[in-house]
Amino acid sequence: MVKVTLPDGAEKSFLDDVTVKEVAFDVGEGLGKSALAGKTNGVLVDLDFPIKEDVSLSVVTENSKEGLDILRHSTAHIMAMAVGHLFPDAKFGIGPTIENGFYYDFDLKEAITQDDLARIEEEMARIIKDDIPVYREEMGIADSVKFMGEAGQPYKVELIKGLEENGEAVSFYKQGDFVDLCRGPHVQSTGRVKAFKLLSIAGAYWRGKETNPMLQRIYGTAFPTKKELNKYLECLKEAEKRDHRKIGKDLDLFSFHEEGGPGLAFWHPKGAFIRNIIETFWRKEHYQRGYEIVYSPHIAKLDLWKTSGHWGFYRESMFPPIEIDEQEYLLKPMNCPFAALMYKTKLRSYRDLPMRWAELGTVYRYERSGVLHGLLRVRGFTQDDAHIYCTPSQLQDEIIKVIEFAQDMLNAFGFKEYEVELSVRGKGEEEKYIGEDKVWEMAESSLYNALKDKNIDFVRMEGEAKFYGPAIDIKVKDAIGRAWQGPTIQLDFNLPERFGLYYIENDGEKHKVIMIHRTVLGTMERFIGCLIEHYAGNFPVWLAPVQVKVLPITDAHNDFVFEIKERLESNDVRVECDTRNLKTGNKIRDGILEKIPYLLIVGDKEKEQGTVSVRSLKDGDEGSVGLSVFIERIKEEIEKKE
RNA sequence: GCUGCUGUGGCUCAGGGGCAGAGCACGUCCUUGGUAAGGACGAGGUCAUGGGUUCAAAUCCCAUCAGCAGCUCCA
Repeated sequence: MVKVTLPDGAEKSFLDDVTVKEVAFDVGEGLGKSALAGKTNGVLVDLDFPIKEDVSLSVVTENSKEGLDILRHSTAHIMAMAVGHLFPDAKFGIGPTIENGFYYDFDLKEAITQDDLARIEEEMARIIKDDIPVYREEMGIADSVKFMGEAGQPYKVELIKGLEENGEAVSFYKQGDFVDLCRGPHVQSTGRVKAFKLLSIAGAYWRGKETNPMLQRIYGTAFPTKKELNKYLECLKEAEKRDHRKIGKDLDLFSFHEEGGPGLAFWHPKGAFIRNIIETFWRKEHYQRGYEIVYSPHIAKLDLWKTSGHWGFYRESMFPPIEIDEQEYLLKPMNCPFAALMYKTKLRSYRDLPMRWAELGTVYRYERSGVLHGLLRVRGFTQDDAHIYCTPSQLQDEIIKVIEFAQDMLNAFGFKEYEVELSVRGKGEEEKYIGEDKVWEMAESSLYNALKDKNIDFVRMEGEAKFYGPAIDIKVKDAIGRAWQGPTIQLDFNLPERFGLYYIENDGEKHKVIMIHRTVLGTMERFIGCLIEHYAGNFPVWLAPVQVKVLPITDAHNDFVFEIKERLESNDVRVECDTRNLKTGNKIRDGILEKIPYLLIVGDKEKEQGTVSVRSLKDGDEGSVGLSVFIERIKEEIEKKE
């Protein structure tokens, strides 16, 4: 007999070799039917896993994250099987689950097309309809290598060889004529998959290495029911509508030009207006928090970049030199060397520190062509940069202040979700980094303590530190869940060294200054790109380039409309009028499509009573109110940044 | 940079070796209207660029440029 402990603490006894599935059915018919796998003592196992000793068991159903992953992983196998049928020479790579689905990589002679996806889906549907049983098998490493070698699967052979040190046997899952190396668990038969969809095709390097061959990757997803699948596909469509590139065009915010060059953004008046509001807010916040604002040039002599180390370490990301008067100049990819030069113009005392110099600095980087993406990855951008010079004893406090600042900024723009990473040195590769061990340890623990102090969840990224210092990075997500680095706090041991940046301590001695690079938004381009997707273009009133549009019912009300416009403008409200010769419904529709927060409709009634009929983007028709009442309301909203 | 796909009026897109299309937007006129599209007429395109095949190329082929998806990269 074996004793099985269930998640609710209940204990049940069964005959030896009882399977997970049998236990699940014993607990309840419903659980048995929705079961996909089990978890014995925390390890995922198949439904037909025989229980041989006392265990704690939880039944994994398709409604849990783990269950969904199993379902998707099995769907990936079905897809691979289908691809194998349609392309008999296919060599299989890997096929894992990912956040919202799965993929599988194939090495094929011919390129897969969109039409092929439909064919593959059909074949998958057939495999599912045939309800082919799925079996697990274990095999020794040597036999596995031989088996996959004979099957003409070099990638699998490579994978198995990589597993060698972990044990003597590897597991395979077999369904009909398809066998795949896999840890499992899997569904018991292919018919268990009820709703799937293949989404896209892309290239992907084998094992993610640029020097490896490029395989063809097919992305897909699966859900327990058709309804959930459709809901997900609907969400994808909705997310597409939030795409900042589309909204930027629709709302006339910015553009890119073939004639201008890839990755170079042109800000139209309305986009520039939003940017200007953000920059004004940014300046005010900086002055309030003890920063001073500086400006520096866009280009500088090549020698400066040799001194800073950029020419050595960063050259391939820089635009090539420009020759002027037999001197070579470079467009700046970063602002820091300029901050260093300015620091050096005076002898600094510990009494001067901390010094916080902020700069909206426009930089240019030669990003590889394939990585450009709307405003989110560009070649010319403006960092909301700052360089803080401080003493070691001030470091901790300064980091905490920057974290608070970044959080306040993200909050001001309604970003509630973001990921925080602490990038530190990799173990055993200390020589890759500049600076003494002692200093690194102090710096890493300062960043760590600051995050702890602010009670922030973060992921520790070993080996992700820059060569010149550790960092805290904050990542914001776009409409379809891709994470983009925004605010960053980087400690720098390199520039103070290279430029000889020091201060006089109270002992009268020179000490090396600590330099912090930081941004609290990231860059104007990326931040506003994310902001557009975050609000789906429906900007809160304080950010909306046009806050109010006044619509006359007929042109007999135009005078009243202009009067209202003046009243609003004298109260610093940004307002436009729509006196076009169109019906009211038509003008309202256009106003909504322009995502204007407030439309004020005025006709005879309003003119007589001195009121406006308010239609908000958020709540629709709100009825008439006195003009001064409306003005107070919108002023308050702007003030509160709602 | 790599793999695949795409490029037709301001926008969204159809067409696919034989005279360049639609809707929206734009202009003029009619219409003076009450909370998401009133009507008529009109103007607007060397079909991304360069080369090739062909009697004939927007259409087929090659290259280049730009964009999209993903990979890689991201001081």
